[in-house]
Amino acid sequence: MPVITLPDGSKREFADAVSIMEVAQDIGPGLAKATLAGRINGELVDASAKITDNSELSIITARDEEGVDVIRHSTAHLLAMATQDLFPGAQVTIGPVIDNGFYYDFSYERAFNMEDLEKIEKRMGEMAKQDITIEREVMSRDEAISAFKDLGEEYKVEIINALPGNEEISVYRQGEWMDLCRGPHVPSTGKLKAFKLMRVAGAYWRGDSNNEMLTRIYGTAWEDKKALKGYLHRLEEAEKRDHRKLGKRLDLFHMQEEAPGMVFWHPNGWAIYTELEKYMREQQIARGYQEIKTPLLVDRSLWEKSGHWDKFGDDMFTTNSENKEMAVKPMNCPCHVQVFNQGLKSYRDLPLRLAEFGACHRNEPSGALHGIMRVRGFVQDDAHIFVTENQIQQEVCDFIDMLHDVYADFGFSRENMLYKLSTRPEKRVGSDEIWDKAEKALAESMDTKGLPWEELPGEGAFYGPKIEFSLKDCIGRVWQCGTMQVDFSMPGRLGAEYVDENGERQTPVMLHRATLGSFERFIGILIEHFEGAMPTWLAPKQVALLNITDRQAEYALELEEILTKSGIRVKADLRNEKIGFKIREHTLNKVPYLIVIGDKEMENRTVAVRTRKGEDLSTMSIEAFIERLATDISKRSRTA
RNA sequence: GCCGGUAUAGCUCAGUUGGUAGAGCAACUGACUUGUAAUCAGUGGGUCCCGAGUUCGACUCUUGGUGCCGGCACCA
Repeated sequence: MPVITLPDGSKREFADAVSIMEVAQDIGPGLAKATLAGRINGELVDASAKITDNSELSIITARDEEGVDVIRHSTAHLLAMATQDLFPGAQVTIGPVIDNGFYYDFSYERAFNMEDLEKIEKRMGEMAKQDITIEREVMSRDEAISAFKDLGEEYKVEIINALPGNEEISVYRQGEWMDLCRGPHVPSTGKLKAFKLMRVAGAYWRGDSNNEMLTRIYGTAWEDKKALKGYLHRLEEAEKRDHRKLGKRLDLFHMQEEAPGMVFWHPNGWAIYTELEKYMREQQIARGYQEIKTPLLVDRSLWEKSGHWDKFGDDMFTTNSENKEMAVKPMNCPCHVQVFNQGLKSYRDLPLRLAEFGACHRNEPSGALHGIMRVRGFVQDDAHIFVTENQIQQEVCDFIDMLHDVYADFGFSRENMLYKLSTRPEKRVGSDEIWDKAEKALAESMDTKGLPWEELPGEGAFYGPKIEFSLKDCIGRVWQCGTMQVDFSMPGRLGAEYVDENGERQTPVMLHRATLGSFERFIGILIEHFEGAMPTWLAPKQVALLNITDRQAEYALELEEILTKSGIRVKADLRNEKIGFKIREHTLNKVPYLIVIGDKEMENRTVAVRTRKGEDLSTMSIEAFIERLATDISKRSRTA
């Protein structure tokens, strides 16, 4: 006689064990129709699951986020069923739910292409219409292994063998087809009404590039057609923010075949870059950093000493000069240690903060390149802080504060950011005590700031743990920007020392840190974040002066000179075009302020101000406009 | 690097079942002197990514590269 408590607190009593679907039917036929799955005492299960004892039940429909996930997971099964129907011999591997959809990896004699996808999607539609019942069945390990062996599903057999011994093994059947799966799934394929196969891609079995490459089919699935359409629309909108498109349209930069992964900055893009650099320089000086500059090309021997040659030699660009093998620096740290090593340092010099806008080159795999986000030549806003072990935590805290202040100036709040702590890998240098201390320093620093961080166990560098600060691009891809890394190894390898309070020589700990990460990536993120409409202080052109007729040309040029002398990036547009044409063009170019100059303004020595958002700020004196701009610029983007 | 896709005018793209290409915008020239998101007319512009092959003939077919795009792997 189970008593079932629903989320609203109401109770229902049944004479015998009932399924979730039966409870839903008892409540009403509308709910029964919408039921996809349920949660019994917190556990997510199929709608067919039986309730035998007094339980708390929540019925899951497409209105619940997890309901949509169930739809996505079932759609992945539908994809696998349709694919195996059309391509006999294709083996299934794994097919999980991801953001906005799902994927399924197949092993087949050839890779699938877009034409195949169309056929598969069509077949999926037909199978959904047939409203095939989906049933769960629990099997013993041996039964499952023999069942999948019979089907020729070698990968599934491998998966089953890898499952922990105590795990219940369930399969889901729809018609003749079945798949190993924990579930839950929708009651029948008719519940899958809004899906689309998006793309094919190669993916390695078990994510290991030594393994066979499988064909991965990505799809999206939603509770209804409207939601699907909405998603596709959002994707289209997001693509308009793509920094590669905007970079071209706003004439910020270009890349070309002769220099893959390297940026040619145009005047507009370089204006953003230099402004950003100026800003970071101010921020660092205000926080006790000293700026330095070190060579791009360094002899092989230094990279051997630092350990980079062994570990990353293949990814370094090299060149020869008079029998010397040189490498273009892939990072700045060894050079910074050289600066530290000049002259004997005292504990009184620590913490010593050396910063460099350091140009680095890494021969990244061709497939990794992506616009200006992942490049082969880039400039880090790098710094190395030489500290004693006891100074680590304070420096980490100070850095986190700086990073948040800086990011806030671009309008990024903690909600926009992802925090990760990578901890000790198996192969590492340094004692466990010092790793404990460093990991604790990093973790406690983030806890002190109340940051929601995630641990990546074993992902740290061999020389120490690190924090990664990441931002997302317009379609949700995550890019690491800032970083804080503790290094116990390199100072010792490169002979860095200081004299402590007792006159003894000690090896300092080195903190590697970057705030923006690289200018290239950060500008890419900024372009997408602002959809090209950079805040006034960063805008390549801040003001456009638009005369209405040739009569005001002289006044426009005079204004251009006055504003330029005030440090404003301004350009007069004296072309013989209608004012509407000029306004349209400069608005599309995202110039923050457009000044219209007609006879009236010229006579009164005023300016008529319009913003790129289309706001009319009406007419004001030249001084009033300059003051307004100064205010806007000084606010940076916190209020933009 | 791996899998799939893709490369045509400055940009966005169409096109040729193999007979060397076209639109819109941009550029240039001229007219118009204009009041808050596109004035009109005319002109010029292409090694159809690169190399090799098949063919009477290749932008198109085959093949080998390269870049780019989407993933995977990588990301000191």
